[in-house]
Amino acid sequence: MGRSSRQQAELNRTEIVKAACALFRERGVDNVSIADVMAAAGLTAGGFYRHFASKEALVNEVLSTVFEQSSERWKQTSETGTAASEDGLEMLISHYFRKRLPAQTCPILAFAPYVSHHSTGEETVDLYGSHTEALYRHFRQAALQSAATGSHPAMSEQQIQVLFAAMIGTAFLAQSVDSPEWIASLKSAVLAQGRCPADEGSTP
Amino acid sequence: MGRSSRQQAELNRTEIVKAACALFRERGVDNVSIADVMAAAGLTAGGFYRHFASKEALVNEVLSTVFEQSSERWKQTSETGTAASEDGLEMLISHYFRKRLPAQTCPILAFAPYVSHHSTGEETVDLYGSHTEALYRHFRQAALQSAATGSHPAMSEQQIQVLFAAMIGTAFLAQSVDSPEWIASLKSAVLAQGRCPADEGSTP
DNA sequence: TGTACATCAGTGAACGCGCGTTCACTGATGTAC
DNA sequence: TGTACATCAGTGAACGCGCGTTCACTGATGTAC
Repeated sequence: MGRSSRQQAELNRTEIVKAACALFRERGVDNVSIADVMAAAGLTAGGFYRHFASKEALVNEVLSTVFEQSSERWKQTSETGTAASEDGLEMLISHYFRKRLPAQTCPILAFAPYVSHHSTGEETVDLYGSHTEALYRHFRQAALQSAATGSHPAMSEQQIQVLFAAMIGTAFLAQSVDSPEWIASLKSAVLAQGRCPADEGSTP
Repeated sequence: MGRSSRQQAELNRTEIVKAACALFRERGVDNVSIADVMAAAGLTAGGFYRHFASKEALVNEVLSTVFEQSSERWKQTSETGTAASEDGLEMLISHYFRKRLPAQTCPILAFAPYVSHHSTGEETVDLYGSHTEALYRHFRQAALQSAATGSHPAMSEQQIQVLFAAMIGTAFLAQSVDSPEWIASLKSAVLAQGRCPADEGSTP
């Protein structure tokens, strides 16, 4: 096989990013090799460096891509809910807790192990942090919108922050703890708290 | 250097576990080699297998050790608080959020990346899960005790679960997101919610 | 207690493996005339 | 439009490295008499 056309090369590059998005979310950056990514894109390892300077460069591009996708998804989920006079925040949370394919793991969770032992100031760390905060702002926006349209009781900034941290924390535990009952119970607690923040809830 | 005495060998074994506890918490299991652990214990790599069958065997022993330590710590922190007519739950949370040496990273966070891509049923996964649930039960116990002694407003099971998930989620984000203001704000929200669950909080 | 021998904790080099990256090469694509 | 040449996307083997693990070896320790 000889040289591909520029058009084909660009398609291939897109395929590489797409494959990497899925694989990185599924297995984590450190458990996916360049050869894995290239094979998933239908190519061989050596050609990788015609498209990216290093694995880290790919990671950075993938980070932006998947966080952008999640951001869009969060926004649409909550806005769709609000538009239909339903609770946008509740929809966001229950959508976040839905059963996902491994390739759809939340990027906040999927990329944390890769990011967390890098030193401050690296581009990857900055990207991860700013995109994670952006997701929080969408969450907050959903909470405020839902309250403003009356489909949801008002929540304080504090309650919004706690609920966001609880949602992430629950999903984090769901990834590592193999106790379906406990996880289900945590999820439903977070959902219920999201539905009715001041409620004392039931004591089963 | 020839053979060590059995007594010395046992001391060495203890040193290996101790070194591994610190290093695994600090850098994560996958970023620490057997040679790293042995060097930190003042030994060389080859001798490792006189003490452990594999790296995984060491991980399992370390898991039990550090979770046992954390468990004890959680219990004491909340019980000490309760005994002094203070809010044991609040003390537990603020102790959890304290500045820590890297070698004291919460095991729930430190071992998650190692555990999360292993298949169900492996001993390591079971250990991690059961110990994590055990820590939750201590948290819950602290909440109930504090309420019973009147130093804390009553909390529903749901609120306890959400607060626990929020505490873990916040610590998780603190590890990866380099935004001190946001993290501090999340921590204080969780702490405030722990102090006074039904409070609407301030909107800064 | 003293001696001869077996044991085995610890050493450090080596093995096999997978990884990120490099490189000489191929041949279709792009370009210049 | 056709031809000659340069370019460069993709290949697949190789490199260097670090890892978990193995192994022949050393010599102090433990044991048997």
